[in-house]
This record gives sequence, C-alpha cells and structure tokens, in this order.
Amino acid sequence: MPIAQALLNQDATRCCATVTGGVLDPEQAEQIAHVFKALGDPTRVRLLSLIAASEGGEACICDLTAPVGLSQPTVSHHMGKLVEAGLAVREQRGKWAYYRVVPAALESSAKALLPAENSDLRPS
Amino acid sequence: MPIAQALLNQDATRCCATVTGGVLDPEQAEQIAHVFKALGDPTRVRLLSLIAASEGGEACICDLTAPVGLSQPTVSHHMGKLVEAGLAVREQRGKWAYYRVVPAALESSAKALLPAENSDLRPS
DNA sequence: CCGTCATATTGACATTTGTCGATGTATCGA
DNA sequence: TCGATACATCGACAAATGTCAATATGACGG
Repeated sequence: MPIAQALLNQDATRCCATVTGGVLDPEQAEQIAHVFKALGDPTRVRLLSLIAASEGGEACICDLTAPVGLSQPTVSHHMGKLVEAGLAVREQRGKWAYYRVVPAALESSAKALLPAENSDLRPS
Repeated sequence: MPIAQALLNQDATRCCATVTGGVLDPEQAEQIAHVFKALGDPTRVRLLSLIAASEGGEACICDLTAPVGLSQPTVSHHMGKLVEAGLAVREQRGKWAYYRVVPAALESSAKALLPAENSDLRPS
C-alpha cells in the first residue's frame, strides 16, 4: 500500500471515527467524548446559539453575560471550555475578546453520530 | 394561521431546534445538552460503538463488561444513562437485558449541530 | 503614568459524576 | 424448592464540574 493511502486511512480512522462505524478504541472514544462533554452543558449550548445568532456571527463576553444570567468569570470559564474543545475560537481585539462558532467542528461532531456511508476512500 | 401549521411550527422549534439556528431558550438548551451529556463520557461512547458493532446490533451487559474493563454495576449505570437520554433501548429477554442503539436519536442529535437548511415547513 | 474597562485566573464551595463492593430482584435449571 | 446466573439498586467515596467573589492581567484614554 502506498504511504499516501496509508496516511489517508490513518486520518480516516483517527479524525473521522463514527460511533456506529465499528468498535472505537479508548483513544477515539476519548476524543469524541471530549467534544460532546463541552456540548453537555445547557449554558454552553446556549452560548453557542447566542454567538451564532449575533451580528457578524461573533460576540464578546460582555454581550453574553446578561442573556445567560451568569457572572462574567463563569461565562469566561464556559467559553474557555468551548474553545478548548474546538467548538469556538477567540480573537482579541483591543479590550474585547470576540468569540466565533466553528461550523466545521459542529459538522465533524455531527458526522461522528451518523452512519459512515460516504467513506471518501472507497474508490467505489 | 391554521392550527395545524401552528402545531407544526411548534414541533419544529421544540423538537428540532439547532444550535446555530437562532437563540435557544433555556428549555431547548437543556434538552439538547441532556443528550450530549450522555455522549460526553468515553465509556458510554465506547459502549454505543460496541453495541452497534455487535451481532444483530444488540448486546447484553455481560457482553460489555469485559471490553470496557469496568464492573457490572458500572456498565449497568452507564447503560441506564444512555437509555434515559434516548440513545439506547433496553429489552429484557429471560435473564438477559439486551440493549440496542437508537439510530434516530443519534441522527436527531447530529442535526442539532448542523445548519437547519431543510426546514420541511417552508413550501419553497 | 494612572485610572478605567473588559477579560482571565484563582480560590472556594456545593453539586454532580464515575466507580466499586455489597445487596436486592428476577429468571432459569435441577 | 434451591442454587446459580444476570442484572439493577444502594451506599460510599474520590474526582470532576458549575458557580461566584476576589484578584490579576492587559488595553485604552487622559
């Protein structure tokens, strides 16, 4: 097998493992669960929806504290979790920290739950 | 607006809310987060993949304890969480409790993370 | 440089969570 | 009926989590 294809296969099983697409090894399960753990808190789900619905698709902490009704450190803590999970990105602009949702992260997380029909590797 | 359509809309916003499809109210966020919380543990992700990969798409507790390397009560506890979240179903057959993955639950969870393109309501 | 503002970090706390051993419940076979 | 088997539930415990007040960091305006 060519090296390039081996790398592709490796990427396929590493980065695109699906829950119903065969038994996951502990490492894969850990990676998948890590993202869903970040999505497993109602405040964080709400924060993502607030950011996604904001003008320009971005929001700073000061825009988020009031809607969720939590303290500034708590919101900052939750956003840190979302960034660490790759579901959001942070960009410092002056005094403000602007957060954006990462659609690709949501999409790949969603794909982990769906049947792995389109393998992209099988030459059909 | 006809009542039927109002009910449809209500269902649409209640059962099929998406993270990026507008600001979620606390109740919607709670429902979404509840499922992802169940998916936020590597053991449970692994259990789902083990069941899905089992013969006939079902497995009993006794089939699962060895692969995950945890005690029987712990596995039972995790399966209870998955059932409560709607991600698995339990069926008692004799002495054994057979668990199955609920693909529709995985699919609807995945859809909550994707853009709500296909509204099914908009008559285009 | 100093004060103010937005945010991150720290420390603390109550709650939840994952795990196990022990025990309870129900089913099957002898 | 009795013992064995499969599973759930209980009680306990350490670890992780969500939350806030207090404090630190860092940027801007004067």
